[in-house]
Amino acid sequence: MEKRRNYSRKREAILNAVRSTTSHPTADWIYEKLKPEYPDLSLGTVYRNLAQFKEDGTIISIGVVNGQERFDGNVKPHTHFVCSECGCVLDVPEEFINPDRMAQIEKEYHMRIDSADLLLRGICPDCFKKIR
Amino acid sequence: MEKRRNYSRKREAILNAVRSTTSHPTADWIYEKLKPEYPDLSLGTVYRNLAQFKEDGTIISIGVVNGQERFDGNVKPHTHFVCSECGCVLDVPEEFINPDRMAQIEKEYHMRIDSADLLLRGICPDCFKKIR
DNA sequence: CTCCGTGCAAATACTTTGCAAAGCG
DNA sequence: CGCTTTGCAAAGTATTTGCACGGAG
Repeated sequence: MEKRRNYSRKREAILNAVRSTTSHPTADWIYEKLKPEYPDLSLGTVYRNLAQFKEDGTIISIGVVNGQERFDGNVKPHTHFVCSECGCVLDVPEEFINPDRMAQIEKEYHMRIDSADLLLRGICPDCFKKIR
Repeated sequence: MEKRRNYSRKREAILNAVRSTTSHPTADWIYEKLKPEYPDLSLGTVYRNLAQFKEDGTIISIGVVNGQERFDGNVKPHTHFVCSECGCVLDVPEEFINPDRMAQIEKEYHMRIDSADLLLRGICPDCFKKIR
């Protein structure tokens, strides 16, 4: 049932690009970043490969921020913070969710929980400094 | 600095529509629901008013699910669950976040946290039953 | 040789916006 | 009357897709 997958230099570059940053990039950010080295890269390819990686679980999607989907090469569960001032997305290396509690919920509601993402919103340290 | 706001029957209807359901509706859902009673309602108006309510804090946005933004008239912090099978959005009336812990983080990182939303993903009770 | 991967451009799918007319206070 | 709200349609934006060709196995 699995689809055969050939090697592709561009696909590799896209994955590396996502993994090389903690900025939680958008598809376009990756496209722009790789464009110099791969002048014939197309945005469609970036989208197609990101979708594939997401499906494979190689990367995750943080969700849509200001109309653009943001990705993360760090698959380990962690909390994200979105600044309502500058729109940046930061990692918060804190564990909030209790796995036991989650298992309890699954049983109680007769459902399956695959992931639990905590999203914080507010003013990031940089903007916080500037404002006051 | 506050903007004057006139009364509008349609605005009221839109707010009631969001509040009348726990389905976490999309803009289009609201539009379709009100269309029979307000035949000259326009989708633009729905979008404009939802944006306004969101800004006022009268409603909240759950985020974008499958390309569409979903709203919630229940402003009280609570957890949401998105089914990856049918795309439905459910409420999970559980409190996971510890406010003290949150305050601690704010101080530690020198930032301001305005909201903390937990989003679960998995298979909802209905789909869970059907699948097995 | 047989599929997979890609560029390119066209097509989608939501959402936003400009403008003139209608409505509230 | 002055400012707000709205319908309508056009514009915008991010993302997806069809197709023909180059590339990996």
